[in-house]
Amino acid sequence: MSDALPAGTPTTRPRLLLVDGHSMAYRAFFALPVEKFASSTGQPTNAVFGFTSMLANLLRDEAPTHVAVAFDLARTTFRTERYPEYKGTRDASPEPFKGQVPIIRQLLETMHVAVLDKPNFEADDILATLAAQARAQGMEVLVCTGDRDALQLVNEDVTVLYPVKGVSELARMTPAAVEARYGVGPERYPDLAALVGETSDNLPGVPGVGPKTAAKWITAYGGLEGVLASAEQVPGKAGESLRAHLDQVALNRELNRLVDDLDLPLGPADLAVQPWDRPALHTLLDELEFRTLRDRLFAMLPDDGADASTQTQAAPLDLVELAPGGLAGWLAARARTPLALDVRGTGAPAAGDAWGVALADGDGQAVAYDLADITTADEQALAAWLADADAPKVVHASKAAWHALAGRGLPLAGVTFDTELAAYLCQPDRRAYDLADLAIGYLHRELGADDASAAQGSLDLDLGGTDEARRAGERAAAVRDLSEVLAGELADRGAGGLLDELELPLVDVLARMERTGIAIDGDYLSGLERTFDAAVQGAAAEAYAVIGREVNLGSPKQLQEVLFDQLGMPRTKKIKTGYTTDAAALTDLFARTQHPFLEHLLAHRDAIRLRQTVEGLLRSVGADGRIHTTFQQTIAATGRLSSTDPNLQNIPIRTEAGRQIRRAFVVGTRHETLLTADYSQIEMRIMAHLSGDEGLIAAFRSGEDLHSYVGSRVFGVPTDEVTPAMRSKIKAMSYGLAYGLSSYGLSQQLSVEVGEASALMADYFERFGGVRDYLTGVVDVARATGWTATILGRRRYLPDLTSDNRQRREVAERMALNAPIQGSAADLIKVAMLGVDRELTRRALGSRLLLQVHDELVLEVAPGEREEVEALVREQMGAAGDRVPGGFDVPLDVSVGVGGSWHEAGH
DNA sequence: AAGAGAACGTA
DNA sequence: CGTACGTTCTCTTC
Repeated sequence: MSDALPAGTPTTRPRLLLVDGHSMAYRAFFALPVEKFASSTGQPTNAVFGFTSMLANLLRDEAPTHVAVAFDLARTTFRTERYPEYKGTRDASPEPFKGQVPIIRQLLETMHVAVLDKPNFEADDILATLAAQARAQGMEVLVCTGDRDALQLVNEDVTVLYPVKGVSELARMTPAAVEARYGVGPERYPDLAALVGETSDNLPGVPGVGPKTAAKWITAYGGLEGVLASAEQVPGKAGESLRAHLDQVALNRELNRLVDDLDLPLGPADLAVQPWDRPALHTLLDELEFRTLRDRLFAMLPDDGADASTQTQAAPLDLVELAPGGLAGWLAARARTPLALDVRGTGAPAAGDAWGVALADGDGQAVAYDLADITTADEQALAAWLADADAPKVVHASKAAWHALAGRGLPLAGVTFDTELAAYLCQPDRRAYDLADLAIGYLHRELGADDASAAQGSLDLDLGGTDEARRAGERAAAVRDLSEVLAGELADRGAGGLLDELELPLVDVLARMERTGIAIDGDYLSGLERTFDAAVQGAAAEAYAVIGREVNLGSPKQLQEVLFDQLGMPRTKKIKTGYTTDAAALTDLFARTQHPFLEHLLAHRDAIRLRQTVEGLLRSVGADGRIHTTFQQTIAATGRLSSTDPNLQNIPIRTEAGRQIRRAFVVGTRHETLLTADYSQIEMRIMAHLSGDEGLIAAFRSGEDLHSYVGSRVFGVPTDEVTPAMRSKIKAMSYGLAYGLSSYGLSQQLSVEVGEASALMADYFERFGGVRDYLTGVVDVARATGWTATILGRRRYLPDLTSDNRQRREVAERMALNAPIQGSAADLIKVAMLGVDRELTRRALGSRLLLQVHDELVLEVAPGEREEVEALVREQMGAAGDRVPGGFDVPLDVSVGVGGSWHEAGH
């Protein structure tokens, strides 16, 4: 982009800082007294502290524009393969050092510093590779490492920063400095090291030859090659010694040569210094109890008023202690104004409990109550306010609060803003939305280190003391203030409607679904467990018999030994830890070798998986005989829900044995039947709508079988002559397109030549050109705007679309293809859920929603309501498209099934 | 004890 | 070299 700069703009040369993480962390560990550095939990932190301190100094003093840290992965590398004794004298790392490296990596992650590692190679090889690439791109490079081998990298563009004392004093090793220190230039340094040896690497040198002699020889004979070639002529005792150790010297040189042409996921251009994830960094530094270092770090930032040292102060909180019975009056004085609500308790569905609440108004006043101590009058006032749908409330993670309060018999209604949901709509790719993190990120305000209610509201903090009451009040005040900032952020994104009309109303629906749960036939499920367990035992025994010994069949490592060493099978696809033993690979191996071990192994895998699923479900059955999952509303970046504790969105269905598990999900005793309703081909319908492709839209309007219709157009035959093989190819391709499938990927899936796959895709696009135009267009638009959008305007931000790194860019492109489709489907079913729930309530029916599985709803139907509920569900799911601005161009077909179990209700 | 990686279930 | 998830197990932690 530099050629796009206007003439005369001063350009500074990019400067890349590369750090050998292990080397510097290890130095730091020995430089600082471990007994002086430990958090209150006993976690030693001296290496973390020293490393971070060093990094902070480097960032401040060297002002790099790009930065990366490389780590060794394991002791074994290609060097130890070549020479097992390499680094063999190194002691095991001290106990207190272990565990500090992951913390350092975590810290680097929050600072958005790229971290690299590569199996079989050392960090220095990564640094060498990046240094070479950066130099070729005209960058200046600083390499910070305690490994002298890196001195070979030094040149006019590359300087090594070598620690001389602790980690705070670094020697600048320029070409001149290397020459001055060792008597040879950097390019000859590894020659010298090969002769002298390197104790720390367990590479013996030529006895009697030190750096002085080595430098003299190297200069005299023109490098190590010259020395070796002329070994016969080297005079004296030292010469004799050299001749006796030629092999070792050659080996030393081979081993100390750094690899500078590794394949790395990131190139220098990807390493630009990024703004820190301040909330996460604060959290981490809190955990580590690094107070002064935090100040040092944040003091380095440009003074934009947003860091810890210059945080904006909250208006002082006026925590009011009302007289007993005073709450009703306090609330009445604030009727119809939004109050923030903080609930302390546990938010597990059907097992929640609340023990403290705090309310904050917009003027800096707050009240807090311990629910164990509250007077009856105040509790009644609180209960009435909580349940009043017309009393507006602002909450963080309102579904967890809903469950916690429900556990106390306190219904919650009238939530008009949820800061967690709002933050999710603004930043859907975030992993977590802790209140404390959001307060720092959006308000530049630190809440107590004891953190806010997580999604599950698992904080057990009682309000017995004034400190706790004050903290609760401060959280409520933060929620209140956050809601205003986030409301503005939402408006900027055009997402206010998504919150008000979709996500927020859905909270109540989901909360009731979770609290209701789904009934389980426990006896049947226990029987299944025994069946699957027997299958596990049987398969294991047969597998052991075949190979003549017992191994852990669940250990990929041990399986690799058996398959590739003991049984000598052909290697499978390479993975980080060797060769894959996944089901696809094993099936392929079985097809080739017919080895019975593979058959038993695969059977064992299946059985153990089924047993595991069943056991997990059994553990989750509540006292009421029902399973209460939690639907996560802020996890999936596309807008889907996810399900945890347990996950009920991945209950098996594809195999017969798996389907047995669905028989365990049954209708509850007071209800008549389960009903499932799912959208057919929802994603393809969205593709048709979004692309506006006339052929595809016509396909859906025709009411014919989609894949046969498309197949007839692609293959140029009448619909009724589309063979099952043709149809399944079309089906695979159609769905693949929504994921960014390549012709290679398609060929793999269909087991056909790449040429055939790409011809198939070409024919498809020939007939359905609108789809092709849409797919290319959606990526282009996203690249230009920085985001994708669903039919209801839900955005996903994809900054990597403009990455220089091809792999990252292509990943982002596939996300851009898929996010509008998957996300629009999520929008539609959420609209449908609201419609279904609204109608069930309006008509005062006893039937209720239980589960959502992305394109499917599961309901429990009350006696006598089956027909009405089926019609209502069809109507509401079918009408979800009406909510789309401009209308939805394709009919939404719904198929419905009914039965006593989820299996029977399926179709 | 905690995290990473592998494997695998769903849409 | 196809997106989005959650769970469980093993192995490792220079």
